[in-house]
Amino acid sequence: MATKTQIRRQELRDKLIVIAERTIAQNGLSALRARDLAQEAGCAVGAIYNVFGDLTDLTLAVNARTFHRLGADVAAALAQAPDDPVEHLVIMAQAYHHFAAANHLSWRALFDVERPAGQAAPDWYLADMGQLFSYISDPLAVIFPDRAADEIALLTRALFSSVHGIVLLGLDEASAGVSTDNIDRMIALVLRQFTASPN
Amino acid sequence: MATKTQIRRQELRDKLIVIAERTIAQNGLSALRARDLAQEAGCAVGAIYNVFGDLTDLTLAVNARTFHRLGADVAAALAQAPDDPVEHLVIMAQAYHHFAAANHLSWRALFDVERPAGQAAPDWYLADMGQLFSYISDPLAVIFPDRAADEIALLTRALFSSVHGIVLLGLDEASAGVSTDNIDRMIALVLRQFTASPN
DNA sequence: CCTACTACTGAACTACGTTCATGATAGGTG
DNA sequence: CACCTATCATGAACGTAGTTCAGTAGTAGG
Repeated sequence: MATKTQIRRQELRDKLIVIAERTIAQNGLSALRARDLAQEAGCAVGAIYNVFGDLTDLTLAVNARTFHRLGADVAAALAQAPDDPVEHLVIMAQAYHHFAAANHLSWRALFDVERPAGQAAPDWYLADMGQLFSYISDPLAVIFPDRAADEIALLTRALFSSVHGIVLLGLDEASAGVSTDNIDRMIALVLRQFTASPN
Repeated sequence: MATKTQIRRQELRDKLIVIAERTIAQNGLSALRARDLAQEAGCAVGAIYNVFGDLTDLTLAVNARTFHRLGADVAAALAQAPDDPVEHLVIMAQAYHHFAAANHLSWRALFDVERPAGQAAPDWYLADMGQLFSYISDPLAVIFPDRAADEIALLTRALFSSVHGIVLLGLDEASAGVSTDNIDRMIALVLRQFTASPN
């Protein structure tokens, strides 16, 4: 019988996610504090732990939403793209970049969350990641029709990682950042050059 | 007049760096604790703060050494490489990968150290980074003789970032890691494909 | 040898995440 | 409707960090 208590818990859960989401987006993962969270949610610190195992669990819940938004943005960009596999790659990669730039701290939280050593990523992460990867492998299979499936998988991972690296270092102010335009340019450069000689 | 006190301070400084280096290498940046450090160095906790501003400063000192070792490894690999610009790129990138794999936690500490927002990286970082970049831009200038200097600079950054991304995600166990061989393969794939059609 | 100053010490302070004894509450039962 | 018990929420308290600072010990110059 699901009643009052469960409803209250669910509401608190949602409220905490919303607050945490805003906190991370505005001030970064390191600004997420149990006491602040409790105060803003109007509950006791202990209540957080009735609803989430710890703050990492809460962060993972926020990250799941961020990752879904990212996937949606990439899919939306893809939907408007011209029907050319190379263009698909470039547009997706730039959509990834634009999402990361526009949601910098939330995007960083995807990778900065503490994961106990040797523990696999949660299921939703692997599922969403697989979705993103298939967006990439589909055009690659068209561009490189003679390559075996496992080679395409390797290419997919390599290209995703490359774009991720370009965005990661490009958005990092500490290493004398790169302008948005130049990041887009680097992405296009790598992808176009990479796909220029399909053999 | 540099005497006893200064000598003792310098010795403590060195001792702390060595201990911190070993701690980070064995157990990661998060295992670096002021009290443990003091106990191992045989000094009071406060003494650490006579010699380093805070633990981040100490971490940066360790990182400087790690980065120098990285640079030395890459330079050594380069010295043995066949005289071909594409091979240079591949061998350097794989040397980068092998260093990161063999010194995983120390290498992670290079990026995980907390840097106050909006603050530039320290000088030694920019200098060593410039050195690494020139290792990359030299062969690129040979491979793409018709490109302007600023285009080469962009290519350099793009390729470094790509390789960094491949290594970063490849070594990340959480996302169902990639075998060492496959990381090397991805690196070679990207670099060879990228340099295949110089136009 | 003495004095003024500097450096070292470690207990104390602050800021966290997390827990747990206690009081409050919900929902079944007579 | 009143009672009772299992369950939940509370926030003070605990543990563990980094960092500071008043008191003490040691150093360098006279």
